Amino acid sequence: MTTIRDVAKKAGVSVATVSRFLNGSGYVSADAAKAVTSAVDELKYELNPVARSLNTKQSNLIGLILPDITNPFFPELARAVEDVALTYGYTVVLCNSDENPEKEKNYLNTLKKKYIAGFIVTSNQLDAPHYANMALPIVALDRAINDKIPTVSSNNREGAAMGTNALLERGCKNILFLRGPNELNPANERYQGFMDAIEASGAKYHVVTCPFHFSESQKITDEFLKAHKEIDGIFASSDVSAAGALKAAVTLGIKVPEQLQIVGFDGIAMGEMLSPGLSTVAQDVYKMGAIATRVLIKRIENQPVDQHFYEVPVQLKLRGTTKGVAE
Amino acid sequence: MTTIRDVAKKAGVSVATVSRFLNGSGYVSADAAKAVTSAVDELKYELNPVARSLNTKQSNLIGLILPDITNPFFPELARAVEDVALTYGYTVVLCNSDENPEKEKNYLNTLKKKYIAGFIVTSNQLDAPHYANMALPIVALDRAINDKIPTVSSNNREGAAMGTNALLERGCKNILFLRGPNELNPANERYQGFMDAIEASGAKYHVVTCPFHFSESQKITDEFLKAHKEIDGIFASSDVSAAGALKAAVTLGIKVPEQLQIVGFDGIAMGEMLSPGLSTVAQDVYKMGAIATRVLIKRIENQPVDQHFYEVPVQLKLRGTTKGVAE
DNA sequence: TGTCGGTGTGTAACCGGTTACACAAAATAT
DNA sequence: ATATTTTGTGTAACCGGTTACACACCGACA
Repeated sequence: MTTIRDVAKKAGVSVATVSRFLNGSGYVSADAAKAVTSAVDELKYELNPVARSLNTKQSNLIGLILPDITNPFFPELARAVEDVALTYGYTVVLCNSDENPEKEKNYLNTLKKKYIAGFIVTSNQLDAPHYANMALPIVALDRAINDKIPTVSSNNREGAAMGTNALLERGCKNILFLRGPNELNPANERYQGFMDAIEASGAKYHVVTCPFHFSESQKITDEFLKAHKEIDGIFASSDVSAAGALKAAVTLGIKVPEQLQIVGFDGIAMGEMLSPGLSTVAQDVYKMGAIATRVLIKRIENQPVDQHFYEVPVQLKLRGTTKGVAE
Repeated sequence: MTTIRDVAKKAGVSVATVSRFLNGSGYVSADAAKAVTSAVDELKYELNPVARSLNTKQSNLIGLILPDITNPFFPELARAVEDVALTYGYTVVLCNSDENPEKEKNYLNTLKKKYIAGFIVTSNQLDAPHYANMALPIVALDRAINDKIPTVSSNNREGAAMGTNALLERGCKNILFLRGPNELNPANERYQGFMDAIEASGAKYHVVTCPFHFSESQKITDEFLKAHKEIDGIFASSDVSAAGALKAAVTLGIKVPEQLQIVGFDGIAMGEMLSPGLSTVAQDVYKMGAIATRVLIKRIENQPVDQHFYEVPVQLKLRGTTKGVAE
């Protein structure tokens, strides 16, 4: 392995000069620069990032902490983070936290020792002390707004209102809202959005809390639909729940969208694979991940960050579970 | 930050002794051990992994190279890798390669400089020179068997035969096989398995090549079904393709499973969300990832690896797209 | 009693970079 | 012409560990 000393010798300068040239720090004459440049590529020198990390106490690692990559919402996010990180020369460490504070803390500590540059975090624990005391740049994604930590999220409330209105405009008179878990910020915002729209309309509605889990959602919807035949629209706080609702309806022989219209929230790829295709309020997950990563890198590199809170607009995608679109 | 020298001073021994004790290498007396132990926890000393890496030329990083985490097959794999890695004290770096050799090579080099401990790779490029010349432990997943590199994969051929027989046993007389891309090893094995079963049966069949992509599969199936009304069974080489086929059938008004039965391959979570639920040859993706990671870590830690090739059994999951099961 | 092998420990070099500091030459100011 | 900056460079310490090597001590064995 060629070291900086080899390069220095070959170029006839000191290691300090080589280092300064390589980092663009301090003064380096044109002659020295040329000598170093040619020594570097003659020797095919590549800087050792570990040695560098040891004294700069910095690395180009970014930690991505999320509940579970298996949840269909996250792969696209991870992909965006990785893509953007790559273009800036950063490497992504994947951390599945299961929303477990101990696991999160553990990752935080382990990676801090590796001089990780920063974290992108999707968690409900963001107000926990281990985040507050972190001296590292962090950007929060999707959940939990903390005045210390820049956050990127969707326009959940407005999106939920859009989704609800889509049902109302298509004639729904009695809507079931599958509300997400209370602990989740986005779920609460979506609930707000639903309430905004439904109360403005005066339509009848029911709210049922329901985890973002397929079979649970299916079961809950199944029971509810059996007891409430009058329901003609369902707005679910997540696509996975909507898929459960759709399956329940189809299984009960209810015609979608003729008798019952359904709108989900998220815009995950699975939506279009269902029959009929799932109408949904689609988040631009990739964009969220990309923005979060860019903001994080700016923070890491001490560049000014213009905003503290980024809201990415959602988009209504109407497919077969609502009236007026084939498929 | 407390360093090993602080510990040495506190314990009244030399840094060498502390290091030896911490690593369990060389001789350390009981007295010294005790002194170091208490110094360590009085000072809350934590070893600096970067400094260690610099001279051992080893880290506890594992690289996970896969085509695209967005592909529903991979999140569970990534999850398994991460889970197992964590229990052994390793950290996972996520690399989306898009099957692009340049990107792969780039990751390999970048991470090698970081003294990464090893790689788990899903790629078709495994015979490319940049893998052959790697001096690092590698384990291949799902694809490409190379006599140098231990491989973990599913029992694709047998699985495909199982899937095909499931259709035959349920009365299919005219089966469409959606074959996966030629470049993919598993796709070829599945093709073999299909051929094994179909030729033994004497039933009529068609083979159409089709990417593992939803809308493409839907389109191809749609066209094929329009031209071949006699088809009464489809076996797809992936669940995503099967989902496309199902959607095509439903859209054409063909009743599944009454007129047309469908079986997919993979066992991704989406399968049960479809209506009817997708019958499939399920791979134990989590297990594959877990095995691969354990094998890799054994290699990293120079423990003997008993096998060179691991085949994880698949399991037939019958749901609503085949006859005889409700849902 | 002398020698040998196992046990236990410390010193200092080393991993491969960065950078504080000292110093010199050139450019500019007074 | 001298003082002051600015430019340019090298030496050596440092980041925080690991480990080769030298050395000392001990019991055992001939």
